[in-house]
Amino acid sequence: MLKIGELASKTGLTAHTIRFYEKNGLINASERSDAGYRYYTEADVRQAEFVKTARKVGFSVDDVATLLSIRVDKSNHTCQDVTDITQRKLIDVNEKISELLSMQQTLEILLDSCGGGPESATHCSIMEALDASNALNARSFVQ
Amino acid sequence: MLKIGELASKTGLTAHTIRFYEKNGLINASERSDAGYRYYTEADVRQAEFVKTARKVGFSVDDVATLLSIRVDKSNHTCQDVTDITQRKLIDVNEKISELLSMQQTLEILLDSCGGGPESATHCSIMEALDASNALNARSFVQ
DNA sequence: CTTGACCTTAGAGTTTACTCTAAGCTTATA
DNA sequence: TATAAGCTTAGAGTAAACTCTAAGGTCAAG
Repeated sequence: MLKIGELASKTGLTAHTIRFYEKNGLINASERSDAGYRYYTEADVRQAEFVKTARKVGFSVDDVATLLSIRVDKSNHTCQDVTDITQRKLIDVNEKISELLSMQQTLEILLDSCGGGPESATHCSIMEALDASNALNARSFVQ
Repeated sequence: MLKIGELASKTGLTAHTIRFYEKNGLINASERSDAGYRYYTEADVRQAEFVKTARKVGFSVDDVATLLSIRVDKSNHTCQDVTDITQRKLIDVNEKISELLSMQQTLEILLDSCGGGPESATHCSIMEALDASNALNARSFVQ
């Protein structure tokens, strides 16, 4: 049985985060000492690791709660329940990626257009491009 | 001279957002009517468009404030001042992209591993993969 | 028995960028 | 002149995921 600090260092979460996850229904201590200390079993550790992995993959705290509810009652859930959540997350991630790629492209074009030297910004091509909003919206600039 | 609603429809911002930007020093009305109505000049419109463009490129509200302070006093700033901000933002964006790409890859692998049919989740390979955190951290799974 | 490290709680604070509300004034139109 | 659309303000709310604080209790080691 581990105390919260031990679970923390074992999982790479902080004690604060573990308590936060508890409030959100993600991780519960199987036992409490008389003094109220949380004590975690090996199963709790595995659950905490599940949570950490799922978060790392991009699932929101709410998603993880849903995944956990499937996890504790697998026989009453289908693979589709799981893939639905995963697919939604993938769509989400893909949207964010394409937004960021478009930003990336624009930023790179801006940087290419300006030497970035010590000369006055009076004719800075980045400032000019940001000013001429049409330029940044044009096909030649942003796909 | 435009009222806030007119500036809003002209720029695609909302009146709420314009007032919010004002609070944050991004957009100021050149005039106020006796009743307190904001009135915007053509120069204000151009500034609002600058703000919108810069936000779309990914600059934070704070970044935009800095860019605007350069914009109104270009001769006392250098191109490097501008490229510094832009470079920092690009690094930022690139970091987010690689995080998201890693999530994307993992999510795709997870989806490939599971048919997502109506069968019980008892042996769902996604759940199994999330449970075996080592699997998701392995070189074969995540870059 | 005394440290010092660790634990407890409820609740507030952080960050970013809005978004909305309430209560009331203004203005253009019919 | 009446009505509707639009404007004003200060300040609260939203979202997500933590992160921290205060004030105090617990426990192992020396």
